[in-house]
Amino acid sequence: MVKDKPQPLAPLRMVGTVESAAPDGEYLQIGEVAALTGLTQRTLRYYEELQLLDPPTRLAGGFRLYSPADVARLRHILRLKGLLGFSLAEVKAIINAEEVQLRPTPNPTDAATVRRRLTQLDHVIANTAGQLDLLDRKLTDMTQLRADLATRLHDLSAQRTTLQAEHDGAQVSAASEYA
Amino acid sequence: MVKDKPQPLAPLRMVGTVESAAPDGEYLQIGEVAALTGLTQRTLRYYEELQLLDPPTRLAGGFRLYSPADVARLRHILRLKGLLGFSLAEVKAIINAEEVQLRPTPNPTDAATVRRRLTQLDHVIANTAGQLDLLDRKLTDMTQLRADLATRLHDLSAQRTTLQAEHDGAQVSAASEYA
DNA sequence: GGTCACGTTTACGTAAGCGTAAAAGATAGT
DNA sequence: ACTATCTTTTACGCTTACGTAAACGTGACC
Repeated sequence: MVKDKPQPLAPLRMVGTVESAAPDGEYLQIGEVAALTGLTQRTLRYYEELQLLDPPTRLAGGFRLYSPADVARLRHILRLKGLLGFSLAEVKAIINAEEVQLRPTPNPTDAATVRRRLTQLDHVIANTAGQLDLLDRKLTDMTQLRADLATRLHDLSAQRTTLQAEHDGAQVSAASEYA
Repeated sequence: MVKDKPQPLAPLRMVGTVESAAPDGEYLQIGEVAALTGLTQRTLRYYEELQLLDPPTRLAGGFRLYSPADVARLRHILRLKGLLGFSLAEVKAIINAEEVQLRPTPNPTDAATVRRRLTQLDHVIANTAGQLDLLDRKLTDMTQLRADLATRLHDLSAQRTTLQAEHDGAQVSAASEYA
C-alpha cells in the first residue's frame, strides 16, 4: 500500500516568501498533507486538477501550501467518497452545491433575486435531504451487517472453544498414555 | 442509469428440463435477478467469471438458473462491496474465507488436523474481527457525517424560512402599493 | 556552492469494473 | 412454422482513478 516514491520524510520547513500574501500559520506542504491523509501527492494534484480542491497558495518557488481549510475540505471529500461511495465527479457536484449556499444572503431585497435564491435553496435542501436519506439507508444496512458479523464472530468463537477443548482432551489422553 | 438493452421485460416463464436435476422451486433467470438487484446481466456474468458466484445451474438450453441461495450470496457480495467499499477481489477473498468455516467440524479427532483447524479458525476470527472494526469505524464516521448533514439541513431550512418571509414582505408591500 | 530531500510539470501506462455490439441459439405463444 | 423476447458467448472499448517514470527546479543546510 505504499505509494509515491519512498520519500523518507526529511527536513525542509521554510518560511520562504509566500506569493499570495498569506498570513502563514498552519500551512502545510503537499508531502505533509499526503502523510496526514494517507493519500499520495499524485492524488492531491489530481484532485486539484479535477477542481475538487481549489488551487492552493504557492510558495515563491512554486511549492503548494495547503491551508487548514484546504485540508478540511479534503477530509470532507474523502468521507463523501469513502463513506458514501460517491465518484469524484459526484463529489465535485456536491461540494460545489455546498459552497454556493454558504453566504447568508447578501441581502439584495430585490424580489426576483429573492425568488431565484429561494428555488435555488430548495434544490440544495432537496439534495441535502437526499444525501441524508441515502446515508440513513446505508446506516441501517450497515447496522444489519454489523449484527450479522457479530453473530458470526460469536459462533466462530464458540466453535473455537469447542475445538480447543477437543484438542486439550486429545492431548490429555495422549499424555495419560505416558503417565 | 439504464443498463443493458431496453429489455421491456416480457413473458417467458418455462419449466423446460433442468440439467442439474435441480428441484426447481424459486429459481430465477438472469434477467429477473438483474431486475431484482439493479445489476446488469453483464455484471452478473462478470461476477460469475470472477468466481464470486458459483456457476448457476442451467436450463437444458443453457439458460442460467439462479437459486435463492445464489441470490442471497449476491446480496452479500453487494453489501460487502457497497457498504464496506471492498474491491471485487477482496470480496472474493472474504467470501471464500467465509465458506471454509461453514462446516461445523467433520469431527476427525486427529490431533494434527485439529491443530490446523484451530489456527485456521483463528485466522478467520481475526479477519472477521478486523471487518467488524472497520465497520465500526465507518459507523462512527457516518454518524458524524449524519450529524453534520442534519445541522446543515436545519440551517438551510432556517435560511429558507427567513428568505420566504423576506419574499412575502416584499410581495405585501408591493401589493399595498396598489391598494 | 554543493548536496540532498522535497517539490514541479508533462505524459504515457494501467487495473478494475463494467458497457456495448455482434452473431447466434432458446422459449413460449399464435 | 413464425415471431417476439429472452438468452448465450466472444470480444473489443471505455471511463475512472490514479501509478510511474522523466526531466528538472527549490529550500535548507554544511
